[in-house]
Amino acid sequence: MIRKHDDFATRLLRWFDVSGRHDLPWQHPRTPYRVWLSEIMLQQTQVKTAAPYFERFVAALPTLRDLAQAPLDDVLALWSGLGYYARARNLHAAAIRCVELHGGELPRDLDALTALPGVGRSTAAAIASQAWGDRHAILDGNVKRVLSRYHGVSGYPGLPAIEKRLWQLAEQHVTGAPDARMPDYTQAQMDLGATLCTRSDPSCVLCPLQDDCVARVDGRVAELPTPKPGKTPPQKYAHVLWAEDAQGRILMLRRPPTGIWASLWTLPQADDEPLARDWFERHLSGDYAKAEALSPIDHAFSHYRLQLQPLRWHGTRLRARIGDNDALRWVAREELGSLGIPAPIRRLLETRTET
DNA sequence: AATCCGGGGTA
DNA sequence: TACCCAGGATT
Repeated sequence: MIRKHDDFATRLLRWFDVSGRHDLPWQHPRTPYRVWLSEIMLQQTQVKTAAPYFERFVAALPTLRDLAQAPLDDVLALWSGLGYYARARNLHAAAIRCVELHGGELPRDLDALTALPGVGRSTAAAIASQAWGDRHAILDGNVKRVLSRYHGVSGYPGLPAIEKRLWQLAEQHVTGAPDARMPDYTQAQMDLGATLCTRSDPSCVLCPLQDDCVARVDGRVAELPTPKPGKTPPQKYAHVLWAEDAQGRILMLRRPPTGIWASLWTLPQADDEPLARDWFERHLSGDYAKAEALSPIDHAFSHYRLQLQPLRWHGTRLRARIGDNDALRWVAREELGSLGIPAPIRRLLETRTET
């Protein structure tokens, strides 16, 4: 096969050496544990957002064994505000499994890595290639975007047929990377997609692949990758009960381990106002009618929108037969920081903290 | 293979 | 507001 240029990997690495990101927190030192943690945090999350969480997390739990031994609540508290909390629960479960099955280390084997909860094909490949320099192709959002453009692949990359084609191309390109440079090759693909081959307004004139990028040559850069087909998510409503006792402590509820905001601490929630009253009457003593209705909170999930109407009371007490327990407890304001709390609920509680 | 699931930041 | 970001799990 005759090539007009050096191959994909060679050009990409030459660009990376000059213009790649070499000072990300998880690169110094680049240990398997830190690489793994960073890959999980970076799932569906941008570097800028994840970086401060990463630093805080490794400071609190420096090793995989520390993570395995930590209570889940501590892990969720470190994750609080980062979103996609199943990642934190999977991370914790995976650490425990590594202690049980792999001597407290991450396994250097793609199938064993993929078997860990929260680790799929691309994440396993990213870990193995960066932590040990093993030769594996990755296919994250960045690589999908780069390859869609470079090869002119039309169709939403989330579709199985398109994704299969992109995996084929990724596997093809990875053969061109030098043995000693697998960690850099993996990082280089992500850097190219994140800093240069961006979704909107990419810097094609600086791109090492511009000469034979199909999208560039055909003037289709703005149309690729094909965007996700749109759909209007349903709007849902709920009331949240913000009850405080005489000491100003807040009644918090631990959500079940599955579903939205799994295992996180939130305010008690009811699907409508009569159910909110019902919950209040069953659990609290006080005057329901004294509720202060605060301004509603709008929160968007990927598959529906949720509007929360907060109702607030002061000086309430739990009914005697309910009592404090594992899933329902009074929380002092100073304790809020140590609990895993969804971002909109935390914002609600902290912006109204002085009233 | 198709479908489901889910927080937050940004343009 | 629409969109999507270093995807994975379930069916």
